Formats: sequence, structure tokens, C-alpha cells
Amino acid sequence: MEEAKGARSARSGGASAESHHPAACDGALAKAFTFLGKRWNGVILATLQHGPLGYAELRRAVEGISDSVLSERLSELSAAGLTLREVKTGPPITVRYRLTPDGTALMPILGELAGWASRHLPDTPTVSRRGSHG
Amino acid sequence: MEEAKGARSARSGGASAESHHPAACDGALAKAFTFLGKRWNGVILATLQHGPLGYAELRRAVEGISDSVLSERLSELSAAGLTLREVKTGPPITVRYRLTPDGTALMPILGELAGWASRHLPDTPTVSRRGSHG
DNA sequence: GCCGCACGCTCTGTTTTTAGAAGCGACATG
DNA sequence: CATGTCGCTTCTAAAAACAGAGCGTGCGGC
Repeated sequence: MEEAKGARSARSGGASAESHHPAACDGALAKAFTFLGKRWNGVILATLQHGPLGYAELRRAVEGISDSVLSERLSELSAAGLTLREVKTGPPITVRYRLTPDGTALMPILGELAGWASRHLPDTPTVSRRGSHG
Repeated sequence: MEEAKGARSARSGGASAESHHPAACDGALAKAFTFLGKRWNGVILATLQHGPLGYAELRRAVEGISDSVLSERLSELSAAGLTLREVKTGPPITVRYRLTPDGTALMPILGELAGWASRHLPDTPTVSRRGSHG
């Protein structure tokens, strides 16, 4: 990610946080947040940990997410290899999304994150902005 | 967070992901992503783990972040009790931001997250959108 | 056959968030 | 005095997310 420094791309901007600054954060962590820092990705991944779900099931489970964003997110997560889109030819034809092993490997960490939030985050939503995952 | 279900607020939308749907994700996790899912929060917190920094130092270390967003983020993180804004009356007057114990408690998890990203995320940024942390 | 429903998305316009740059007052230095 | 840094604030433009309507397909009931 150090070479991303010159690019100053708004996209990979966070990824270049490592850069050359002594206080900058780890490049790998920045990369992690490339996904987890986008709204809904964490919740979508966590929602899939109990087993594959169809698009409509996901839409209902991830309350608050819009169709277009869900579609976009699933596309990105699949492209990144964290989820897998499975089509069964039926009848009836079914489409489901499941976690890949890479995606599944994240679950224990998300569990710890939940524990941290329970213990360390204020109960009242003091955050003013849209958390990417509500 | 279950009561947030009726609100359907875009803000707390993710937080209500738990709702009543059997596949929904943990409310605590959704709450965690209220912060971590906003662009730059994870990187800012991680950048502070090595010690307090001033605004300008943070600005340089978190490469790619804009002034207005950094200011806003620091305000939110402080309001949430994850960071602390310390003013020394000087001379010279100095303002620094440090992690609180709550914020510090997140660091081991961020460390694991970095490890996961190193092992499980593709090297090429396949994410199309702004990762909240690059 | 028609109709209604669910599914798995796509599309478009609107709102919100982030980016980017300029700006301000205070302070320190030459 | 001029210049620079600091710690922000303010404003505008661009990008992301929201919100709702829509489409084609498949299926079951009548």
C-alpha cells in the first residue's frame, strides 16, 4: 500500500494510510477496512454466518438496506472472494449467497467485535452519521 | 437495538439489522459497525494506538483524509468515548487526541483484523467503492 | 389461459456523506 | 513586518447511499 501514497486516490486513500508516516496504521488493517468500512458489508457477512441465504432473505434480514446497495455489495463481496453466489437450476431455480472460507475466517473476529461493542460502546447511539452497519 | 426496527432510520438502519429476522446479525455487532463502518474511523483509532497525536499529525498520518471529515470523526469518536481530546494550556497551546481505555480495548481486535486481511483478502483492490479505510 | 405472488435483480432521481480547497484567529519565528 | 504551523471551520463539488419503481422469470391457484 505504500505505493498508493502518490496516487492519493480517494478510494484507496485509506489503504495508503500506512504510507511513510511513522504513526500511520497497518496497511493490512487499512485493507480490511476497504470492505468493512463500507456500509452494510459487516452486517451482510455476519448475517451469512449461519448459512446461505437468497437475495430476498438477505434483504429482509439486513433491515434497512436498499435493493441497489445490497446488490452492489453482494457483487463486491463475491468479487473479493468473501462470498459465493450459488445457482441451483431447480426447479425451482434458486440463487443463494454463502460465505467462502475466507469470509468464514472473519467470523470469530466479528464475534470479538460484538463483545467489545457490548462492553465499550455507549448504549445511546451517539454517532451522528450513518454507521456503515447500523 | 430491536426497538430501532420501527424507526427505519437510515442512520440506525444497520443497527436494527438484528430486528426479528432469524438470520439477522447481532445487535452489538451492528452497533460496532456504527463506528467502524464509517470511513476513516478504524484507521484513525489504529493510528492513535501508539500514543496521542495532534490534529495536524493525524491529518498527515491518515493519508487521504480531508480536514472536514477528520474534524467530524474526531468529534464523534470523542463523543462516543473512544478518544479523548486533551488541551495543554502551554505555551505553546497544544491539542492532542488519545485513545480512551474503551478505544484501546479495540486494538487487539484490530490486530486480528489486520492478520485476517493479510491472509484472506485479495492483494488487488477489487473493491469498487471507497473503503472507509483504504 | 389469466392473475397474483415471490424472486433476483436493475434503473433513476434524491439525499447524505465525503472530498477538496479556501479560509480564519492564535501563536511562534526570523 | 512576513511567513509558517496549528486547530479547526466553511463552502462547493463529487461520490456514495437511499428510496422507490420497475422488469423478466417462474410458480401456483383459479
